[in-house]
Amino acid sequence: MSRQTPNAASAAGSQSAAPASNFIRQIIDTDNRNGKWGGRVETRFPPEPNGYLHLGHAKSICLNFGLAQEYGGACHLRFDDTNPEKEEQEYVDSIVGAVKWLGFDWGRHLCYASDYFDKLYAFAEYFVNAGLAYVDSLSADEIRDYRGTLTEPGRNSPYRDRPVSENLDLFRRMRAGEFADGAHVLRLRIDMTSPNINLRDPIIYRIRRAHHHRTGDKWSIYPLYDYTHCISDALENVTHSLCTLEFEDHRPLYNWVLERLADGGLLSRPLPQQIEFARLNIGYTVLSKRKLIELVENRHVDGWDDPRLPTLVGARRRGFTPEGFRLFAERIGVAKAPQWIDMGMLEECMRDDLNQRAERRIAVLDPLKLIIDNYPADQEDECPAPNHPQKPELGRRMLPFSRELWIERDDFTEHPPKGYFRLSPGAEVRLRYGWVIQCVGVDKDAQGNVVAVHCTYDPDTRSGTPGANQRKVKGNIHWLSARHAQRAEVRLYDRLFTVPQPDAADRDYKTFLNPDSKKVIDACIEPALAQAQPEERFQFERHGYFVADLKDTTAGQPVFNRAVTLRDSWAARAGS
RNA sequence: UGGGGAGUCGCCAAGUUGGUUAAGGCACCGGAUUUUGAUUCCGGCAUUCGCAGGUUCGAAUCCUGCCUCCCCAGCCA
Repeated sequence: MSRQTPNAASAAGSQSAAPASNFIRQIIDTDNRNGKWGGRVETRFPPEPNGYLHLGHAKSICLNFGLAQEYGGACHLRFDDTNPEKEEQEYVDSIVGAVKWLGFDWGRHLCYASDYFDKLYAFAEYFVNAGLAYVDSLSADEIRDYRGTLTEPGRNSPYRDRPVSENLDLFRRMRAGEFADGAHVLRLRIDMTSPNINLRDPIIYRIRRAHHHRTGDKWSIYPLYDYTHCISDALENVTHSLCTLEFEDHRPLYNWVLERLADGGLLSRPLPQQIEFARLNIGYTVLSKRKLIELVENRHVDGWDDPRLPTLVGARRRGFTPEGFRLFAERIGVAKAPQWIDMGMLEECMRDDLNQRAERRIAVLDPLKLIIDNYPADQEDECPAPNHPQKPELGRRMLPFSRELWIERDDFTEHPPKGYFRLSPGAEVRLRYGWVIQCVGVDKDAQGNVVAVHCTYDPDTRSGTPGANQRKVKGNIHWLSARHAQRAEVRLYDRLFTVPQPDAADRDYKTFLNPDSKKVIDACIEPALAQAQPEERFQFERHGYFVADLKDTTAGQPVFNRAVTLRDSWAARAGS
């Protein structure tokens, strides 16, 4: 009835405004206004447990669960497990984990299509008895041939008019396992001349003497999607059944099955309504199952949870957040027009969320030695650094300071380009949370490479002391005391592909793999980072957001993955 | 000349019982604040709604014709 503010917006801390209007919300609002379901809203997310969930599923999950939440209803997690040869418990577990991770709760509605096998079978006998279904004994090839084409009508199967008793007998023997796979199928008797091919006597049961991950060897026949899905929705009292656009042509069949069952008194009205929306396409990646499998099996990535993959397990290891995903889903909206979203949109959502929650830390990824000539070698200091610039309540920690420091190699250059305000010979810069320094010289090796930078510091410019900020210095660079810094493996991830649409037709997407999508470096980290816990997320100042790897982080020895860089208007301008 | 869908700013997307200047987000461009070239803030950013006609005092919204793109011929989902 009345809508609640979706918590996607508030979770990410942005202004929680009223949800944007979209055609699905309008349908629900209309139904509610007409009292169709008495204000009840029940949706379902129905994956087949035959693979890992990805970004596209995240949209559907957020849509289904989000809408249910918003309208005070429920969303079922239902496994569409009607094709035993492709499905495995491993995938069920992974999907359960992914939906949970995204922050959604199906309550008591953890369902399986296989839970309805008995009922589905009973309904099928009803269809047979009502003369609405028959056993066809044509071969697969023959059935295809009889089906006709897109432009030509199909022809009736010679078995179409078998007497009910024979159909029933055959169907029961199919169930009993008397026939080999493919010997017979059960088909609905609708219309072989329908312009909609889905209505040309669709097959609803096939013989498949296969082991099912839940029902074991109980069944030798399995129902097909079109027959199973609508009935599952009805049995679960789903009100709005959301699916992607390619099922639009199936809607007449969805309705046909449910209407007949309702006419027969086996189902009550109102019947669930199928509503189709455009699937998500995202730039710089691929989402097709076939291609993802190929990437994993050919070792282009390090497994299904490789942080570069668009899988949800991958995104999680990458350091992406559930809140970021929910914000993303709300931002991209839902409609029926094809949706091509730039990866930058997802990344921006993650920054949005992470910026507010991730504590700041210092890491020097590409270290260059900096020596403060006028700072005594045996002296040390501590510089307080806030954990979050806008949230003093998150406290602060101390950064040890000494004569020799590590700074970022690209924070120094001998020949500064126009507009550069970091360190260069003679230039002044502030050491973040510390003092203003001036570059007085460099050490070079035999090849002429700079191996150390010499500076002097001004003791009167200490950060946080009165008058310290009077010295206007544009540059502000991060650093780590060489003596105190620790080392850690850091993985810098970037987009997997170099072009927005790697799988555009007539091209081999693999030729667009980004060779620099993963860089492993040995970085310097501040002492406070050494105890990072798996999945703990930080902003490495001036670099980006990083997460302690879920798998490879051990006590005292974290491994970090870069989720996303900070926006960098300097690099953007410099074109680097 | 099979059926089903879709076309509003670079990317999404509101707008649909026709009614002043076509929401908002992302991106982008300014400018302010800033010890992250980050964040935040403020401002700019479609005389135009796939195209062409028509109806009307008035159309993205109605009518006609056309163009483009997507989906469907698994005993997959």
